[in-house]
Amino acid sequence: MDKKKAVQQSYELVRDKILNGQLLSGEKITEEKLATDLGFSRTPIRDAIKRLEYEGLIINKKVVKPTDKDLRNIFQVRMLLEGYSARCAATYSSAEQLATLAECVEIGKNGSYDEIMDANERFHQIIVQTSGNDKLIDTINRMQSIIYLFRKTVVFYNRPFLIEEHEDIYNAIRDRLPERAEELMKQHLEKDLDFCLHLINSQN
Amino acid sequence: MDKKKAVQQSYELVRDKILNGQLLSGEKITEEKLATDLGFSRTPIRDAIKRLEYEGLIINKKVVKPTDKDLRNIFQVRMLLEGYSARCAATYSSAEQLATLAECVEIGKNGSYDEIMDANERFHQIIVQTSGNDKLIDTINRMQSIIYLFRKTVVFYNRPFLIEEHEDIYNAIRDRLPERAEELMKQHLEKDLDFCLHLINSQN
DNA sequence: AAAGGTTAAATTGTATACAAAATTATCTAA
DNA sequence: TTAGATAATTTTGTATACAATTTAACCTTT
Repeated sequence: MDKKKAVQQSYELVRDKILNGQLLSGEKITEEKLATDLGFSRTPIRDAIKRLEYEGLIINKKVVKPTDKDLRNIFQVRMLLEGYSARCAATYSSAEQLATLAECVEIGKNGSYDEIMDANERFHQIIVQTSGNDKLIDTINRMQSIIYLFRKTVVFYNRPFLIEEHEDIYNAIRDRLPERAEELMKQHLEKDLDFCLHLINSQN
Repeated sequence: MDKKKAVQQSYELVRDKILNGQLLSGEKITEEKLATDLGFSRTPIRDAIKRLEYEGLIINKKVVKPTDKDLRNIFQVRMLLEGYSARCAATYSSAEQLATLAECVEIGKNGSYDEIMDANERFHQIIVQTSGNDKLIDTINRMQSIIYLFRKTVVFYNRPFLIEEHEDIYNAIRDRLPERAEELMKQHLEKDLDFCLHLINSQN
């Protein structure tokens, strides 16, 4: 296997620094500093920053600090796209996809912190995949980094009923109830949003 | 006013070359060639290409050639996001926004080719704006270039009922009928899609 | 002639130097 | 002191050189 190129490495390193809090919200990024930090030249760093700007993690040279409004906006888009995806899942999903969803729900009940984090992400990922719509998948993926920031809090603070909701969604999909699957997914995301907003606002 | 930077110029030049057919679907792009063509160095050209890749106009160094499936996918996302936007418009839109929408419909009836093109684009643009959701607006804008490619054919071949549909949507918004506005917008986009697909497939 | 391998050419990736622009600090006049 | 101008510094934008990689061309060998 060939080793990753500098752009890719830079991208991943900077992204991770942001996601795990080594680079704080509002902190200003300079190409030169990152370059010497990571041991690359400015060229690949610039590309990486462009990509992060595109994903919304960096906004004019500053690490993003999402406002309540941003959060609501992101979740609104998710509700529309993932709601539709859930409907698709209830209509199209294969036996294999169903099995994997069931597995994610199961891990959610008994897994370790990291396993749960992972399973929850996969649960949503699989449902989005069943839409079979690359543009839709792409749009969600681009919001993924920011979403990740919040999924972490939701799991860490152990939001009540999260797994139960996943299970309900899974059941609707398995039972081929498109309308219900969509509705449940939307409600589920709405609750995630409320939980995040509540947490954020009680911390400051 | 300060003159645009090389990246911005390159971006616009290359994009326009693609949109007006100077660069054909499937044609392969090389940085060096574009650089000497446009009289810049490779550096800004690379950035411009990256941006066009993000927008989906270039896919691994080739000018994109959207398939039927791509077209369906884009329109599906638009139906979800613009449908929701129409609902918002029917709920929130200001008197000024309503007036501008009415104006777009009017131009659609009597304007010149270029005016109609412009008015149709603005019609959709305004409705999307009323959502007040930056993420949503952003997502649509990123698909704008590809959408443009098709809007051109729709107007050029003078799709029947296009203006009437805009008017119906406008009326629903003005009369504050969110459900209806959403439904009409979705139907409208569905018809645009069918028209595009029909044209494309009858040409090849 | 076809499969495979080797060399050559084209293209992209990265580093670096310098120019342009933006930012910050410093100074001066009111 | 402070508003505004000017200089110093930092940071970004662009060009260019060279390295790495990919792609194309050209031989062999069967």
